[in-house]
Amino acid sequence: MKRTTITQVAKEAGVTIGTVSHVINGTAPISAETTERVRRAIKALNYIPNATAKSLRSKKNYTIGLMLPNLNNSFHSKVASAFIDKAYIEGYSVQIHGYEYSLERERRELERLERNNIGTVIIFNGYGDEREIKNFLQKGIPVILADRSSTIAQVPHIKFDNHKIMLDIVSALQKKGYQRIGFFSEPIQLTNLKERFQGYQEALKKCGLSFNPKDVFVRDDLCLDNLKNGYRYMRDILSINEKKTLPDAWIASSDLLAIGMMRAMHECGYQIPADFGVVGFDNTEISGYVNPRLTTVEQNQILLGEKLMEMVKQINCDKKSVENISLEQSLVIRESC
Amino acid sequence: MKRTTITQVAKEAGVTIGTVSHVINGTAPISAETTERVRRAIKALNYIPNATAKSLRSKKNYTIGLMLPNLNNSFHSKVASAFIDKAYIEGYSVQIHGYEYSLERERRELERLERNNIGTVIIFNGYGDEREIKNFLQKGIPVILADRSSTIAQVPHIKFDNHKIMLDIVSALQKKGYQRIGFFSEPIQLTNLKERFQGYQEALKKCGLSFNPKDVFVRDDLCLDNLKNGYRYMRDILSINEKKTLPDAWIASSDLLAIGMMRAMHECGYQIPADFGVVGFDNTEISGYVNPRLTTVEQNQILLGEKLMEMVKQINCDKKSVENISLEQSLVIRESC
DNA sequence: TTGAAAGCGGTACCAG
DNA sequence: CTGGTACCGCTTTCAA
Repeated sequence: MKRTTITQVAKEAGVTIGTVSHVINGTAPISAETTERVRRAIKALNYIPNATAKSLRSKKNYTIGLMLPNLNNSFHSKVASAFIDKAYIEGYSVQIHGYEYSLERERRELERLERNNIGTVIIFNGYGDEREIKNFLQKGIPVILADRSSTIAQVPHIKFDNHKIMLDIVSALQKKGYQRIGFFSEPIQLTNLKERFQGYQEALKKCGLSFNPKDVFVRDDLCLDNLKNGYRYMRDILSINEKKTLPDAWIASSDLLAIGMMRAMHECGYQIPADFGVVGFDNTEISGYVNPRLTTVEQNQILLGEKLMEMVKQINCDKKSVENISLEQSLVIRESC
Repeated sequence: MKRTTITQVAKEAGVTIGTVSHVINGTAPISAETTERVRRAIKALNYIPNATAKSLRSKKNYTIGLMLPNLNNSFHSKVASAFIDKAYIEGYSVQIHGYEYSLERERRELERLERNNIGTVIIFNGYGDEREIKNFLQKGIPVILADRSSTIAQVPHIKFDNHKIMLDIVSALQKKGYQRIGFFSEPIQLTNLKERFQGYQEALKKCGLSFNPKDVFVRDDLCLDNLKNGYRYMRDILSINEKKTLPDAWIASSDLLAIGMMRAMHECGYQIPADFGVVGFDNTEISGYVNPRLTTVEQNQILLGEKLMEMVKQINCDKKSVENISLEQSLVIRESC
């Protein structure tokens, strides 16, 4: 009924538990003969070591806590998928916690991670959690920030280069003849969006376009249900405003938002890219399969997942010299602008 | 540097560790005064109990292992997201393991779950793992099967009703005037697909249509990268065959497959729904935003996630009377047929 | 090369 | 009500 324990194996093999432990972990030279007997006992009893006990005693821990908003958009789910895949190869397990864009909930979940005795913590986006992060560091639990830059020393981050890409987008749009470029985005709280917003303003300036606060379209609900809320917001915008008072090109903060927008435009009788140009973000797979095919920013989610795993491995060895990583993004030009 | 332990709290409060444990868990009546002192000590030292140690001793365990192919399609990621959300509320944590549609890897991951001392195991799809499942049961670890029916007694499952829905689809298609209905699917190995395939054949019969093996389009690569591979396969099909030799309506085994197919048809100059009717599966959010909007089967992923959590709670109490659950699916008719 | 024993951080039982 | 203590399953000295 119960799991077999190291004690049972030891009894079966006629040795002490210490010896069993040594043959399993190779932590002491054990005679071939004894090793063989222990191996046989392990097989016979179908013994699988209890990682809980092991981690309690050894203080080592191969589970990673992954904090992210949720798995509802393909950006996060792709990264998570790639990360889990790598983690498997490296022998780590990953616990996923979703904070649903709520600061309070993020804090609670972080506490649960600590409770669960997690070995390494990865936080995607998030904000206002400096105290919790410092708490982890104090207790010797390494933290990595993802898709976000960090203000805390000792906490490495990995993110995309948001300045350069905004310039690429704006100048590409300008080259195509668009004159006014709108910024359509979920609330600009997370550092990656802040950077994009900054980059957007800088890019306008560099391209000789003027920044107009009226071209910034942000609504709170845009971070949840991207598709639906992007659609609704754009319908609202189009029903209230005349076309000529609006930007003629739009940079959306995600592909789903962009796709929702495009449907609203389509339903209101506008043509894309003739009436409005649209640029998405993420290059989710679907973006190449909608009509018109969406121009978007390629963010290599798989690469992000992989690099993240590399950082975890590094930070679990050195504990020190882990470099921040900035990943390139590139514009994938298709039909929507 | 280190985490504070119950011993430190006890010392700070001037009591023994047993007493601290009791005030935390309410396992014995402790005077208001002492309780207060302990509480203060906990606060002062920022003490968070170590769930690892707790679980080792108490044999209780609030982490759930979720085995699924991966998080790359929105069906699994939505369910996972909803499930994680519920788990949070109920105080559970969830470890996610992806087996990437590989039997060997599934087995390895299941072993890792056992090693990690998981409390409850949920397996999505999967096959050929009876031995491993029985092993869990033997060790007293409850297993729940999701999106799959089970042949093992004591192992409850939750899945969608695949027979009724296939009849709904086929008769709806027939009513619209389609004559030959194709079945476009990833390999028919998983029980949910088996049931759909069976349901498809039964439905044809009931509707007076004949089943033709040539109308079944299955390719191994279709379970990965649905969008791309659905697209490619359909391009291949259309380039090799004349339209009149093909079905005039298609039931795809997922929305992404359907969307990929539609793009291929579009590029080959065919109109949907005039030349071909297409029905998807999953009602992923995106399916209502593509052109033409996809007719599909609504599978309530959030409901599935929630019900799954309910099953976990039940199975952790009774250990016995957990009922199988069969969820309704419904056809969402939009523009693609 | 192996055995013996001390914990890791908790829980749970028994005394008092 | 509270203290004392054995013990969960394993790792890790220390001796022999």
